[in-house]
Amino acid sequence: MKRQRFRRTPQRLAIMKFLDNHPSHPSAEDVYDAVKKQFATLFLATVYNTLEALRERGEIVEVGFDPAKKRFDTVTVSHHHLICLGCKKILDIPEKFNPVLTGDEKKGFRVIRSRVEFYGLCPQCQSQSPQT
Amino acid sequence: MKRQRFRRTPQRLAIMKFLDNHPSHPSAEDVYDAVKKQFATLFLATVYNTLEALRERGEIVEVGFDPAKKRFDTVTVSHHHLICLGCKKILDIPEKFNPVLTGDEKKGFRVIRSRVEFYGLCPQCQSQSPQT
DNA sequence: CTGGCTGCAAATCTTTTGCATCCTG
DNA sequence: CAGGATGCAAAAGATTTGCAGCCAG
Repeated sequence: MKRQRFRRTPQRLAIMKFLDNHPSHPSAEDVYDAVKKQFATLFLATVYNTLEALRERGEIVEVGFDPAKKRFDTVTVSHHHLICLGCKKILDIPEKFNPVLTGDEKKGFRVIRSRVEFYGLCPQCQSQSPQT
Repeated sequence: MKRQRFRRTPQRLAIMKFLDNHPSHPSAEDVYDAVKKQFATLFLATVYNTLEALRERGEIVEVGFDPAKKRFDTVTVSHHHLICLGCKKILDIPEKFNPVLTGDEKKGFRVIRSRVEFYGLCPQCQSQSPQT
C-alpha cells in the first residue's frame, strides 16, 4: 500500500501555521475558532479531518491531558510537560529529561517511550495563591 | 459550606466493589455493563454520577490515557503506569519510582506531583508480534 | 422525615461519517 | 483529469442535566 498523498490546501496551511504559532496544545475547537477568521466557510469537521491527517503523518501528536476534549501538540519528539494547576498553562520540558525503569519495575515490558507530566504551580501562581 | 453527605446505596456499593476488584482502569461503561448484571434497572447516568461523586471525594482519580472516553483508577496515591501498545493493557508501577527535575528544567515551577506513563510491549505481545 | 440518590428521558458536547462539489498536483 | 479535500448535514458516542419518586440515615 502506497502512502496517501497529502495536499497543501490553503485551509491546511492556515491550520498548520496556527499550530506552529500556538504551542499551548490547542483543541480542535481552538484551531477552528482561530482559523475560521480567515476562512469563513471553514467547518469544524474539516479541522478534525486535518488534525487526524496530520496525526497520521506524525506531524502532530495527541495529548491526553484534558479529559473533556482532544488536544494536540506540534512537538512530536519525545518530550515532557509541566502543567500549572493554577492557570492551566502547559509548558514543554525541552531538555533531554527521560525517566528510566529498573528491571524489576518493567515487569518484562520492552519500553518504547514514556510520557511524563509534572503538575505544580508556575512562578506567577505561586506568588498569587495564599495557600495551594 | 459543609461537605455533602455520601450515601452508601446498594448501587454505589456494587460500583465501588467492582472498581476495587478491577484495577484495569475501567470506563464508566465498563462499570455499567458489569454492575447492571446485579441491578437490571441501573442507568448509565447513575454510574456517571457515582463516579463523579467518588472523584470529588478523592476516592478515585480520573486518568487520561484514552482519548475516546474517561477512565478511572482506584489507586489514588501517586503512582505510574505501564501501557502495552499491543494489547492495551495497563499495569501499575507500584514501586516508589518517581522522576525528579533539575532546577533548570523546572522553570521556576513548584512541582507538586507527577504522572508517568511508559509505553511499550508486554512479554506476551513481544513474542507474538514479528515486527512492532 | 429529609435531602441525597435512582430511574428515566432528554439535552449537550465532541467527534465521526457520508456525499456532492471543488481544486491541487 | 483524478483523487484527495472542502463544505455541509447528519449521525454517532460520551457525558451531563432535569425531575419525580424513592430510600438511607
